[in-house]
Amino acid sequence: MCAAAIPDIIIGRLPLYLRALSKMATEDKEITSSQELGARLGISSAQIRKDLSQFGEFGKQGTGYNIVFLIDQLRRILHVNQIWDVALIGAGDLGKAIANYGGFLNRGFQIVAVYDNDPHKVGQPAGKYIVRATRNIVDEIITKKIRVAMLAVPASEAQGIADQLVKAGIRAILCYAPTSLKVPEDVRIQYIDPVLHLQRMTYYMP
Amino acid sequence: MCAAAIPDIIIGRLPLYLRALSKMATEDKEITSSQELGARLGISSAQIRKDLSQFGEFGKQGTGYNIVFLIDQLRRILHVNQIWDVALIGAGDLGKAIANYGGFLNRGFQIVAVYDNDPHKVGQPAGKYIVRATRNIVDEIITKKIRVAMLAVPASEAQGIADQLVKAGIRAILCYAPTSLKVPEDVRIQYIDPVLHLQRMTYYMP
DNA sequence: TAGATTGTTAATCGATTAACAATC
DNA sequence: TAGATTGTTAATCGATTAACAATC
Repeated sequence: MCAAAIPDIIIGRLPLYLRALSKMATEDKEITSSQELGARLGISSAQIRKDLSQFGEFGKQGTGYNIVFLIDQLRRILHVNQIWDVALIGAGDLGKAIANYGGFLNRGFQIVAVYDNDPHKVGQPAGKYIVRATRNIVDEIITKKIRVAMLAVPASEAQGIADQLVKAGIRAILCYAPTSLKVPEDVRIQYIDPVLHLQRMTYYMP
Repeated sequence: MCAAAIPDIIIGRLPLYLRALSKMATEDKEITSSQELGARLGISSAQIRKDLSQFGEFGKQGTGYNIVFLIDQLRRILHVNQIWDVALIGAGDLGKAIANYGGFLNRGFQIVAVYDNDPHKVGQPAGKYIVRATRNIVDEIITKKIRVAMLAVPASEAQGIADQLVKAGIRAILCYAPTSLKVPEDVRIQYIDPVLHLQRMTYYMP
């Protein structure tokens, strides 16, 4: 006997709630309501209450939600009440920008190694990291017990690297390459392709 | 009397189809089927046929879809059978990476101006562009008739810039800042926040 | 108490899938 | 013709919303 799995579409909204609540916390707000949170995000208050109620009773009738408490709960639910080590593959312009980005740590992630297969880049700095040779990536990821990876390599190389990541025990891949990858179904994958978003918007523009 | 609007969730898949078909074209394939396309994307063949049938009858029974023809149709539907001028705001690491990215042009977009409000950056190169002062952005976007913008500035500045973009007649904003923005409902907005994707995956990881 | 907001139920709404006639 | 695949219908499935009792 096991509880029904929570729909992934709900899971997808929780990080959004967490982000908005974290911003409220920086504004020194203590309490919020499903209505206020929904207004900020463009989501109905009913949906927010329904989503949160999947995981517990976090609010108080007549009052709303304590922001710090709800942040703690969401971080726990999303498993970002810890810092995940992340491998970054690709030290081109985008890879370097990612390596330099300061917004990962306080949201649960830290890059611990940067890889590239270009001999001109290996050994050179990328942000505060020294670029390592992709050749050794499987062994190194296994040794370091890294389970999350970001892939910022050309589309033509992405599948080959992804195969190695899977072999190395990576369980979650964030792919910046504009291509669809095949990974085992027990490995999570998410994609970022800015052009998909742009094209989705130009459809509506005459 | 007007035809029912096509659901946005369908519009969101069309760029994905276009991307996969374009890849097939580079592989010198001429024909594909809803089944093959679906297998590549992890989408059911029924859904692909249903989605496409919203816009016309693009396939042949017994045969499938001509790839080049279907690419043409999708480009027409998504309005990327033209090149859209894009303004990029933010010339930090990420902005520079975006400015240098070579993958926009053959998918319907070209950056025509890069802005930053840091005096140390204004006048300096970002890729093949010279960074311009954000101070003048409204007039310049109006003059250049730009209607699409990418926003790669810190979250704290994003809303202020977005307000100016709206004033300048921008109709579509791709926001890389990790924050939710308020824009009029006739302005399209899409977000890219890598941490949202990472947190969505760690939920499933013990 | 009066006012406000939650958590939850039931109803509505919309999206996906299965199946198959049409037809290449 | 035989085999294959589309376009479409109807059925299923799942997500969202409206509404309200509970209660702070």
